[in-house]
Amino acid sequence: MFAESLISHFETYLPFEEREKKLIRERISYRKVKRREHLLRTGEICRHYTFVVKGVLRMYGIDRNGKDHNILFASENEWLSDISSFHATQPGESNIQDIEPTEVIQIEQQDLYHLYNNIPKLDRIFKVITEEKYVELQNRVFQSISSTAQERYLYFLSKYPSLGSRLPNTQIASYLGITPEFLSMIRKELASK
Amino acid sequence: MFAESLISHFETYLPFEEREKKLIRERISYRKVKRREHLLRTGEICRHYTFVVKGVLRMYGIDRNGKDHNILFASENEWLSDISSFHATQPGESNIQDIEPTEVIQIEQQDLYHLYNNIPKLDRIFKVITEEKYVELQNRVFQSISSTAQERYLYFLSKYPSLGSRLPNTQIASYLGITPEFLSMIRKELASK
DNA sequence: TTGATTTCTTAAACTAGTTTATGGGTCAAT
DNA sequence: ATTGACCCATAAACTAGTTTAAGAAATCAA
Repeated sequence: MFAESLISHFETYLPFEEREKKLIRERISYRKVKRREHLLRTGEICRHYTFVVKGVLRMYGIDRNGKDHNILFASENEWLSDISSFHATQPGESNIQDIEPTEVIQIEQQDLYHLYNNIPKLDRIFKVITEEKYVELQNRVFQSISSTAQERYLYFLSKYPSLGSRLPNTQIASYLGITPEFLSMIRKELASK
Repeated sequence: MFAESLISHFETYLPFEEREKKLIRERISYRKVKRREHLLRTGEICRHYTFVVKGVLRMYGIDRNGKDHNILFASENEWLSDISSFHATQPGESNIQDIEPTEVIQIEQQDLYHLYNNIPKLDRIFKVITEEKYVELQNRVFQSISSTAQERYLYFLSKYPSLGSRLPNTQIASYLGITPEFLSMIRKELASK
């Protein structure tokens, strides 16, 4: 059953009792997402915490010129949400879009809060998950202020080797904060070595 | 007593009982930090979660050319730690240095874990704090891939108005990922408007 | 399996940001 | 008062990354 991939994800952090697993199964939903389908758009309230069972999603923002910029990718066993919109129940700026055909598990706000209140260890697990994600982002910020585009690209490849081949280069360029043309130059230069 | 600034910080999230406050007071320590003093250097294990009572600290990384780059500033009522080094009890890359004369409260790893186990709501509070910090960082990542240096500077000023005047421009330039010279040009251009 | 759309590449002209160097101002410590 | 360390500004030469445009290659829908 689909819920098991989520539960085994949780159990990489702490063991769960059957009673707790049952509570979780009651509060989550499963969804298939088509290529290029949006789960969230600018101005909408983010109603879910989304867990990727299979596939890849991207979260992106849109600048004042209408261009979009990839903030992050989420693939297998990763969580994704516009956290501030989700908790505030207020419209947010973020967009979430499918890249490959994807399967996700979603939890709505009230259900997640219910789970937090009935399974205290979930507070700890999400604390740890968020800390892990925070560290990743902090490394990325450090890179963005200290490294060239080529170094950022190599770091991306080393950190997410599978994404390097799964994603179109335009998506990677957007994530790195450079143009697809410049990424093309970088790749050419790296290939010639 | 110094502990009260920390406890009232926690109570902006959830109320605490006297028993819990007592547990907290027993597990924290107070420290005055001199201007330019280091709390952490590259290669050391980060032994504390640090809470700023008064003053400003910076966390920075050092690139392969030996230049340092400010990852973040922490001022009054903010937490600061090399999270991955702290939890793994392993040497990390980060440096933490004082900018102004500063007063901090610190918690060691074993004490923090003891508090987490005896005051479950602390798991929730640190989950929320980390989510808030995560959102801030995510906004900064979006800015770094979508905005010019001038826009990033204006955003920094709007977000941290007091830091704009408290910090030397060299520190701000390092945070923005530009040279002090270029920041100087930006400021000149903004002043002429 | 063909036409249509998306993706990737190349190259030239351009712009944002860096580097290096030089000089002036401020502040704390003699 | 004077030194030295630090901070800020200016300017010229330079480098990293963008823009525009055009064509080739890959992928997708019908």
